[in-house]
Amino acid sequence: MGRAPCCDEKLSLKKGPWTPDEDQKLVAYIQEHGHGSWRALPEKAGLARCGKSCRLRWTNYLRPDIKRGRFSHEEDQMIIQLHAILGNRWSAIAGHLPQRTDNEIKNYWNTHLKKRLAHRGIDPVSHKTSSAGLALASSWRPLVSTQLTHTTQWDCALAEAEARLSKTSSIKLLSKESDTTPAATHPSAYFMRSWKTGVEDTLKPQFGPVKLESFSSVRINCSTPIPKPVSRPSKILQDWDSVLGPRHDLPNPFWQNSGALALTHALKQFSVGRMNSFRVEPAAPPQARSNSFGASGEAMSSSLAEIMFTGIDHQRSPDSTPGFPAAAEAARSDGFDLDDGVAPEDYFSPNSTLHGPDSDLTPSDSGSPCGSADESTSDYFEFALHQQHGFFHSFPPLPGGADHQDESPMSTIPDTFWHEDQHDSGRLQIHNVAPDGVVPESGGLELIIPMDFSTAEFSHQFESLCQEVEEEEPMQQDPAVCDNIP
DNA sequence: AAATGGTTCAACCGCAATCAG
DNA sequence: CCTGATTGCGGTTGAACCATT
Repeated sequence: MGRAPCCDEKLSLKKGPWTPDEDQKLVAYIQEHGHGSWRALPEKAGLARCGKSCRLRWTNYLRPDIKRGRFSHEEDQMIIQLHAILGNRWSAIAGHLPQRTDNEIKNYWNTHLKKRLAHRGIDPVSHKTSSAGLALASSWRPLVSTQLTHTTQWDCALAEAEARLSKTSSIKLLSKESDTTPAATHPSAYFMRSWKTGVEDTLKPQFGPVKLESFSSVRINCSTPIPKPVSRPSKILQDWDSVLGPRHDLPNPFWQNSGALALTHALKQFSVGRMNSFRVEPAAPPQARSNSFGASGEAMSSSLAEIMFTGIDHQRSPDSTPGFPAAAEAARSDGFDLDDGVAPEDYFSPNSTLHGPDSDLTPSDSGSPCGSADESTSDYFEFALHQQHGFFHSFPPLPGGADHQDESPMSTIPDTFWHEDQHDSGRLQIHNVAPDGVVPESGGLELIIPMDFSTAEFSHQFESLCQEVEEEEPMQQDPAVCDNIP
């Protein structure tokens, strides 16, 4: 047995525009009693309206916390950015502009912003930039990024996460069959695509299939032998910087900011070194990191650097780097020397000149796409890696029950290494794998990239999403990406 | 001044998810 | 657990307003 009908259609309820008297009655009633049941409200308030109409009038017009009047420039940009990601999910968009109603935003979009975008040569539906509008858009987009506060960007990232996880739109990423899976729309998928264009396509390592591991990660199985190490990581990184560097030629700002560079380093390590485990985490603010590592805010502690590089430098032969000729040749031509006097930690020092204008550990200018100099932003990345003679290991048990391998020498790292606030952050894991669990001396790499929007880093990808849409079709056709999707 | 066309936006409609009896 | 009310949401409508002819 259900409830009584909401509105008795036999009653002649008024429709159409509300009169000031009706408004006054509604406001007075709600201010005194709250709205309670909308169905019961009209009768109690003396209104010949249906409850639905009352609710709409209140939520869209009479509510006291509604900001009316012209939209600010910041609100304009916010709506445009959110719409690029959320589409016509007006209520979700309105959630990021608390004083605006979804109805108002929807109307504003349809009457103003849509036309403005079209005038700039941007398709208001797909947010693709036409060639005619490219110049206009390029001069406009940076403005968007720099004018949004960091908090806003973070909120945007959350909105994006929400959108990615729920959207079943036409966005097609890594899988022909997974168009509507959350994984296909997860930021890690974007990362992978960026990586493929930023690293893989540039340096031509022979990576194998890419498959979607879960909604929150992407897995790469590298079928080719793991390149043998050629040099100490710091040297290699230095060389590879000159090869890869910040990818200002790529539309995705992800590769142009410090965090991207840090991840690029990660992939360099992954490619060049024969390390078995690798971890990149957006670092906590200096204060927090100081607590967890006992190190200074910007620079990695020497003990951590020791963890990173011990066992690598002294096991490497500079002879072969199949798949990475540029780096190998660079290392050779530079007369690689194990005792070149470059301490590992120096490489990561914000004052180091070893790696050029690398801002890995240095706060960026506020004008950069990666945001402000706020110490809490993602400008800080830290690395930790470990080499164990070419055998498999994964990460030590993480607080909170992440997967682990007891045999991991990483488990010898003090518990304080794993800061409680960090294990939920985006992280990147690389380790050897084998189907039977026995990992060969070479071959079989597994790259798992679980990432979430807890990191401000991904908010910096936000702005690039529109442009990335234009890259989706080529990615979709990439056999290396598509052919091995289950 | 009237007609016409375009714009704005409050309000409505219908659908789907959620909730309550 | 089922049924139907309630709520929330996005799409659409249409009256009011404005600009142009």
